[in-house]
Amino acid sequence: MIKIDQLVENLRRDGLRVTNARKQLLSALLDSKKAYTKDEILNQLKSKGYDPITLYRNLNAFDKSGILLRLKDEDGKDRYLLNPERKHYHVILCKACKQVEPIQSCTIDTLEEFARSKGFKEVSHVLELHGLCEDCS
Amino acid sequence: MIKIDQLVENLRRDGLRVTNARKQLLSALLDSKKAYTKDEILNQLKSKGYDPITLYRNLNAFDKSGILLRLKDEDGKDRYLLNPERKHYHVILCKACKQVEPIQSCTIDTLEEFARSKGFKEVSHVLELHGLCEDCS
DNA sequence: AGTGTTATTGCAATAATTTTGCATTTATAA
DNA sequence: TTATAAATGCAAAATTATTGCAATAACACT
Repeated sequence: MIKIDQLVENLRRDGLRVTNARKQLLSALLDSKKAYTKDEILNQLKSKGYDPITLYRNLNAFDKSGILLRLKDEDGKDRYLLNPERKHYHVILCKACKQVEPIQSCTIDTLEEFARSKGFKEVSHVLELHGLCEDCS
Repeated sequence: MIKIDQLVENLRRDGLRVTNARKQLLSALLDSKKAYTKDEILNQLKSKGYDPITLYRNLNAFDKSGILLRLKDEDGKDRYLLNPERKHYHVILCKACKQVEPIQSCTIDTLEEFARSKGFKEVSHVLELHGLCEDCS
């Protein structure tokens, strides 16, 4: 169980200030197994008068520092997910409910099989390596 | 070596009409090892009076049909790449020159190693599985 | 605790991008 | 060759991302 205090500690470690807006954002994402879009998060927070631009900036800041993951949903929308352990970026995303399941390391050939063993259907995947090629480095 | 005729054949197979605009787009992407953004493609084509909206719609149509791949660059921009073989989606993208290197199947643990063996530095990766979870299917 | 420094917020305004509507043109099948 | 349905190209609308800046709040240092 991840506690808000841990996350706040992560902020500090990254030189980010612990503000109300940020604690609210972290709380909104806490304990959820789903990956939310910016709008979904805003809906959850706007009753408290949360400013959309602040959300936009904090999502970017958190993504940059690695506090959260930015998943690319198939519809092109970004979905955000807390990443308290700063683990590698291996997840299964449900196309419908946007629930997320973490993946431990295993072979690519068995990855989709693993997803199916978790009860997932219509499984597909995206793998991208990013780096600097020989000429550019 | 991929020929334009092959690609045109792919269009037909997907029930897409073979128009001038589409042949020009395919030619622009042909024989390139790089993944281009929409704007880069447009720059290449606009001397011929290519319409940006047509480009937008054809990139979407081609992506949907699987004729090309849409890579998510780290800066958030989409980059497009011909995918004539309709292979699975395993590539290495150079952060600087946007050159793309295809990957054959191998274990995840050795993927980054593979990229390095190709001369890539500062290698990172993104792996996402998409599917329908048990509750949703 | 009080204070100076600097990041962050919240508002408005701007910029960039994506998406739609529609008349015209073009590809394709009969 | 003609009917039809899809695609184009233009403009316009809708959405989304980004910036500027004054006010505020967090934090390091007395």
